[in-house]
Amino acid sequence: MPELPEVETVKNGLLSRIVGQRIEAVALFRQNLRYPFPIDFVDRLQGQTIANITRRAKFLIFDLGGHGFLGHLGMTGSYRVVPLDQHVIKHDHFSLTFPDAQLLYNDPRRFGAVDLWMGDPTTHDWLRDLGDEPLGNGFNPERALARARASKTPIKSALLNQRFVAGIGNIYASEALWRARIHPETPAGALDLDDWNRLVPAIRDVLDAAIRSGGSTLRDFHAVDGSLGYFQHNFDVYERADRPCANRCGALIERIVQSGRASYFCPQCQMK
DNA sequence: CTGGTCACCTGGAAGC
DNA sequence: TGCTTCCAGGTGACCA
Repeated sequence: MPELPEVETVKNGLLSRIVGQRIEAVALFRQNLRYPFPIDFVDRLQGQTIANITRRAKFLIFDLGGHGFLGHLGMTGSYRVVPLDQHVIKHDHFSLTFPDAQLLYNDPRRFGAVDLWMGDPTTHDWLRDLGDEPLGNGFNPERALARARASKTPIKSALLNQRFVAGIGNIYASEALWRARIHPETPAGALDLDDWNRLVPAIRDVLDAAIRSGGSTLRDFHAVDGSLGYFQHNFDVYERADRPCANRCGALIERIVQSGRASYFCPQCQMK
């Protein structure tokens, strides 16, 4: 569900709502998400104050002052900050209680996960091998060209590989390739500098635009305050199979499956 | 190493 | 109405 723009939207909501708040209580409503909760999860959080919240790729990092926890939303994870008297609903799995509000984590499919960190979160197993942040300076055409060298993986799949570039998911991979006029089946290593000079800005632009729109709400994504994203109205190809390539060539968008995931592209403007 | 397939889990939509 | 099948913003184990 949530890709970089959605996680960024959640982070921004959490920043304004719970930073500086003291965690009075932690409650677990089951013993695992994708993995079991760390045994000392409750003890390590209780009584601590949220010092800061940052994002790395699709992970949220909660800083309690030199230690803390981090989480991934999987496909259907979401946080909401609600008044203390709000009742728990189906698929709420844990809560943090603050003096005048509570944070609830809801995740129907439970592909999400949380873990603890100490010292430097970037050395955590989940973060250590991540590739460049697509919106950061490290991600540029020259570096991408060098990193993709000789790879026969289709570029669409390469963009989903978090070790290559971290934070892009299935929606924005298709959208960025359409913007850059690159066919999703092109081997990553076959892209030349000209291609990367289009693709890198296309990725940055689509992610930036999506963040400004509060992310994309296809099914159940929402911000911490319950508000919905609206970037889905700006999709050029995603979930637009058999509809025209709008504002460009008018050919019909195609849907193919790559590595088990749907890809959308315009067969006319994205030639191999 | 590499790339592809499948499993993890629930629910909504579409098909019959 | 109800049953079945397919599909979904992600990731990682497993296999050729």
